[in-house]
Amino acid sequence: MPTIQDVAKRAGVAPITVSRVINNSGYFSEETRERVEAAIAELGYVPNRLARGLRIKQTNTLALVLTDITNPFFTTLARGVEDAAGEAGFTVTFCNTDESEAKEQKYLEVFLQQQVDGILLVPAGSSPDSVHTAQKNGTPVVVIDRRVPDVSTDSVRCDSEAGAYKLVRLLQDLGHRRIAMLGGPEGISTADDRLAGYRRAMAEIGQTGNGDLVQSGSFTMSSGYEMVKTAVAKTPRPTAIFAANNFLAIGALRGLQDCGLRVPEDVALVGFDDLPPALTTFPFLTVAAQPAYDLAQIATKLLLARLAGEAPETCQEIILQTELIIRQSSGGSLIRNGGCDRSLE
Amino acid sequence: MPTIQDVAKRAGVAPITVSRVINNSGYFSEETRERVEAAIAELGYVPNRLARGLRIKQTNTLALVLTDITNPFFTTLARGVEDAAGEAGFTVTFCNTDESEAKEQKYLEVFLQQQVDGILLVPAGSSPDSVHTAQKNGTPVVVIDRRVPDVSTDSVRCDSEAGAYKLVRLLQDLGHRRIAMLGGPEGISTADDRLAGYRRAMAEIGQTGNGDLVQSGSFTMSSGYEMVKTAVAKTPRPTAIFAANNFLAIGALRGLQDCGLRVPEDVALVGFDDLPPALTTFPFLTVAAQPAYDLAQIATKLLLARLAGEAPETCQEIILQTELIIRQSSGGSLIRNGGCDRSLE
DNA sequence: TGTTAATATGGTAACGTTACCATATATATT
DNA sequence: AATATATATGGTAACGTTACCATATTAACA
Repeated sequence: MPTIQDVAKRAGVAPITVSRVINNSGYFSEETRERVEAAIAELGYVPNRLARGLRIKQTNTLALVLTDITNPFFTTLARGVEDAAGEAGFTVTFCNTDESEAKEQKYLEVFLQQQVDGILLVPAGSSPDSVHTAQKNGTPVVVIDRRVPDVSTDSVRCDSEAGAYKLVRLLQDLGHRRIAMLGGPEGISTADDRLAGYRRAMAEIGQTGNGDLVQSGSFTMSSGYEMVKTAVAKTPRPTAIFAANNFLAIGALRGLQDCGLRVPEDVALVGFDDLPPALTTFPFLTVAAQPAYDLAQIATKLLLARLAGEAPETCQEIILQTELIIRQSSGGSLIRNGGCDRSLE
Repeated sequence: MPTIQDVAKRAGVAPITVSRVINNSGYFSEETRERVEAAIAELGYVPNRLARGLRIKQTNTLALVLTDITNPFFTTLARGVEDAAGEAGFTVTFCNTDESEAKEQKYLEVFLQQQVDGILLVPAGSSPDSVHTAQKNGTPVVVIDRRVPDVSTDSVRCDSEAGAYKLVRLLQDLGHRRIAMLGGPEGISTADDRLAGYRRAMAEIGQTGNGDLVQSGSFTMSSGYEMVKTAVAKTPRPTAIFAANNFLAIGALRGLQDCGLRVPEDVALVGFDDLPPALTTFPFLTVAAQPAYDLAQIATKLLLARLAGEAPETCQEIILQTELIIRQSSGGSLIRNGGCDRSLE
């Protein structure tokens, strides 16, 4: 492969002059530019970003660490990150941690070795280790979607507590009193916050000890399936179910079907995280929807601003609100757009 | 940040010895390993992969170029690629081309500059330029999902023609004769092949010139929405619709609902590409499903084998079959698992 | 006209690694 | 005892770029 030296020789200039033309920096004449560009084209020269990065200590690369890109919330997030990064001339490297802190640490180490300029992190657990590791390395981190305790870092997320509260209040307004909670993993802030929102709403109707109504599992369809079966086996049966994320909700839906229970006639069901309209044959689930794409764009732009030294000194903590989307699955008379949700994007 | 020199000094050895310990290559004593590892830990040393890559001409990085990661087919693909790559110690950088060959070229250039070891490419168009560019650079490419004419390259995809043929034959077996085709962009092999499969099936029932039944658009929900409206405005109205991908099918579903047409009672509908069970509240669409995850794993392993010099000299062309999944939307008496599709994965 | 500033270009070294060769000791083989 | 081999370690240069400083020419200004 030709190097900048080869181009320089061919164009009859010094390597540094070729560098100037490529990066459009410093001074060079129009004639020199043409000769250099001709040489580049003739040789099929491709600048080596490793060498460049080694020298200038910047790679124009961001790392995106998330738990599972197949979750449409994270898919949309990834798209938002890549769009914002690409626009700024940055490239995105990603990985799936599957909620494993060990995997997270391993990948993080690799990304630091690769000298990524910044990291967008959806933390797998509640340990601040990953953030500390990156910060010790001098690599800026923006934590997305989840809180991490005991670290000062930029972070962008939704208000899960308020979103959960709104959903449960909706169910209560529809007359439900026995509302079961299918929660996510303890220690994950989104799971904890949604549980807190549930508890706050339940406390308001005088149910403070709702122990037998609350379960926690993992953010998976099978977990939702299992938990919902346990939930509806209780006597008296809950009249409504709150699933703490999209996968849990779909698992719950399957579980209820298997038990011969109709939604919402026999049991009402609400979930967290919407499915993108492009994926839903029938919009049906009442949910608290998080603006995943916006969240990603905001987080990425914050990170890029940080890299450019344009962000405020202090850590930014940006919290977006969820949108309550009422469809059929919650039942009752509050149905607004269930089944008629035909937005094309 | 400490370098290998600093570690060497601290451990009282030469840099090259530290390198040996880190990479577990060559000879070194147990005692040396301990001293080096201690020094690494004390200094918080992080090896610089840019320098390493520059020297050994390998980055353990793959590029994944696809059109839109929000399409669940590509989401699953991305997951499969990352799983296979991660297992082999490779990292994945990705981008969305949005079916633009210009974007594709631009990203490809950047990835080559970054010295990625290999490229997994879902080509945005029918131009072989991207593949040629990479090959001229000496970077192996595996083309996924789509054919590219006039290049010899590894490629892994599904048999779109056969899948489309199966779907249309199904509709015919259900008694349909006027079957409208909502196609993808001309020049994209999957779109062309699905159209070809449609035509082959239609020819078999004596309909060779099915001009007014065929439309082509883009692989988007809005395109499906528009095209289906045009399709059902024809007289006599088609009794069945074949949408060439998942987004088109969902757009078509919305369009039919807006026209007051019921699926499948008034119009039957079939699509290409399934939605993952974790995303579908109601499995409803009859589809030809592509094994996206397997496809990705096969493609990535082929690429890694190629990098390791373990792949056969000649270009590999691997073609998987689609699975016909019959649900409610196709109507008729052949319903096998519509609405009762409760697989948990 | 002399001085300053903008323009244009290049030489040398450095970024942090590892390949290659060299050296030295310890062990095994004939 | 002489030779070959395995083990252990290091010196030097190179990977391909750009920062820094230096130099030379031209244009602008007082």
